[in-house]
Amino acid sequence: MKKDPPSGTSDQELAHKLASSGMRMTAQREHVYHTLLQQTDHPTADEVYLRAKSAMPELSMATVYNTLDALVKCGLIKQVNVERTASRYCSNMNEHCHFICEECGSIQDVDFKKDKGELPLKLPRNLVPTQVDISLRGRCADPLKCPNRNRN
Amino acid sequence: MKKDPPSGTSDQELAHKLASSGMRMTAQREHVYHTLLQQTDHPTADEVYLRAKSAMPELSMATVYNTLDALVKCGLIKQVNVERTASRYCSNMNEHCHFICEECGSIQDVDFKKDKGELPLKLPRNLVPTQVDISLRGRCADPLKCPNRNRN
DNA sequence: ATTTATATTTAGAATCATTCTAACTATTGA
DNA sequence: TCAATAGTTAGAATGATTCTAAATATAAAT
Repeated sequence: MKKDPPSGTSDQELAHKLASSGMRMTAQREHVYHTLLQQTDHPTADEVYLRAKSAMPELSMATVYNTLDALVKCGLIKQVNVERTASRYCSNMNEHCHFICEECGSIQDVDFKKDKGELPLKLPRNLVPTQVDISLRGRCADPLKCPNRNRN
Repeated sequence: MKKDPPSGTSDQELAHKLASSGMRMTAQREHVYHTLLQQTDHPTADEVYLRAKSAMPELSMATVYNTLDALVKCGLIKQVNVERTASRYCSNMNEHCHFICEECGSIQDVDFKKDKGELPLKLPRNLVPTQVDISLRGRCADPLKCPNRNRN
């Protein structure tokens, strides 16, 4: 029996979004995307590679990088840079920001309020932002017991 | 005649802040710090190295990295990671956030409003942020004429 | 169906920013 | 003055990412 995609975008939509950026749907792209949907954490490219490879052993690291780029370009996932170490990837496309626990390293999604007010910034009118990234750093409830300790 | 430090923290204060983190004041640290104050852009470690080296030719890259770390630890400069490429450094210690022009790559400081309201976030009470990073991406007034084109 | 053009994948090499190492130098405090 | 510690240096090592060139797959056109 077929396992249905754990939410996110259907395979048809995936094909569509790829196509509208001039790219093809391939087994690798589908598989990498589903791997990302499987866990709502924020894996590095290397982690995506390891997870995806277990079900598709011939998969190469280069393809994972290419695919992640492709998915970012199609707006199917977001690239998150919380440190200057490895980039992380996020398949939650709702508007949200990230909370990084400085102690356990976990990264959690934090939603915006519905009645999202303006950001309290003195933004010169000649600067037109198209994207806003907010990240918070601090300590999560109990970093020692954090179930995602270093797994974020 | 002595050139006075272009603002920022005086040498005495610099020595103080270093000391209170258990570090010594050295010619290299003073010089790197002044190099950063010289231009209000957001140079990479390598750029800091090149600028600082011209007046202190024996300076090494390792020292630049060590010093930048030291200055960050003392709260004299901030490390800014807007991309996953090289980190950039910022000597503006007023609360502010960054606007990155996607076209010309320039990075500009954007101040917070004085009457800084709350951020519109649904933050669970068990997450206690100690630091908030906001970065905006978009297009600056005229990326083609941007005086800082690729110099940010 | 066959050919041709183009896109994708692959393994491995290359690159780039950063960190590490070990030897040397400077400073501080007994 | 000497010992202990902190800082500097050049260069090697690391780790993430990008590049390269060859092989494979797909789509489009005959």
